[in-house]
Amino acid sequence: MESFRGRFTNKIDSKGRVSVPAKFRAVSIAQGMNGVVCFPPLNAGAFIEGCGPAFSGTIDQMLDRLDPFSPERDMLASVLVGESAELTFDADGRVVLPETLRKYAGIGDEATFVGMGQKFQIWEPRAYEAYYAKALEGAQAHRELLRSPFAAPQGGGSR
Amino acid sequence: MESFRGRFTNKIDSKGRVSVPAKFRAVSIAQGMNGVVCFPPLNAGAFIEGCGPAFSGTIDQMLDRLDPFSPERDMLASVLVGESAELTFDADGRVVLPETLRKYAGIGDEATFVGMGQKFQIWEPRAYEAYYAKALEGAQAHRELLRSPFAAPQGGGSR
DNA sequence: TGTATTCCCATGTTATCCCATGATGTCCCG
DNA sequence: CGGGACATCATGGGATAACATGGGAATACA
Repeated sequence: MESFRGRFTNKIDSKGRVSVPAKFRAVSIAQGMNGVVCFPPLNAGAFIEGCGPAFSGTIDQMLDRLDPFSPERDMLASVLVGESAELTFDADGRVVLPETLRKYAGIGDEATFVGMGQKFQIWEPRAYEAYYAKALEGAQAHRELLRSPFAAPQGGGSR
Repeated sequence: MESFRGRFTNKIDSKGRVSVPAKFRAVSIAQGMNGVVCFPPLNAGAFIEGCGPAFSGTIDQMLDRLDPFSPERDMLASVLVGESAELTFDADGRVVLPETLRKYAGIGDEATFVGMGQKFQIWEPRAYEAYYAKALEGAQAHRELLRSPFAAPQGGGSR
């Protein structure tokens, strides 16, 4: 298993703990980390982004390409690093979502994990339901963005 | 843990001591230093910059690339070296922020540590809150600075 | 000798670890 | 094909350790 796939809704207990879906855990562990990294989204939206060490490293790499004292790097780092958290699995595969992220996403006592490949998202269940309806429409509308990697140089898809 | 990550607000006691977040301590110690380096920011803004020995070395390296007697190098060194301080952890992981830096950042009896990767920042809590609101907008606006390392040469990210 | 800094210890809070339980899904064997 | 044993997984609670924080004593400095 190499990428985060599927949708799972788990409960958050009184201590703020939530089980990371076993299949998601397996991905992060396979990448060499006994936990996940969570951070706020860059596009407007009330949810949490999460990933394993692979994508987390990609983010660091992208930030490191910017000048260390540039205002743009500082702003991006404030969001992607300053508001992020490295969450370690306990013996039962649970993590504690930081208060700030939970509040931002409007998450109460349930969290919906949605696999997105190299990363995943964590939503308040009803909020995700609402979002998904729009996402489905949007996905269909933008299906032409998925160009075949095997397409001839000029004429992209069919139509 | 290899980089400064997350946001933590700690109190400053009557003696000027403040706990460096345990996770930040771990980073600096892992880099081989029982303390942190602090210095004024180059960006406009009322805060303190801090780092471990790794990034401190990077700064020296960047300065060494400039002509040793150029006025530009002197000016940069005045800020980054002259006004910097090496703060050692006490037995409980606390440091004393220099008066000059604290005043410059308008820090009273609370300090917010913000992880930024190889460096971190120290803010007056409310000042950071105000800054973060702008940083979030700025980060979203400059999202395109984070190009996927796998993007096709021409059409980079989304739009 | 007075002031400021560092060292050491005490305390409450928070987070982490450890074990128990129930439900679900999977596998094996009849 | 059906049933039962087993493993995996999510969830809950209690015990333990880590951490931030405050105060006092000892030490360095001017």
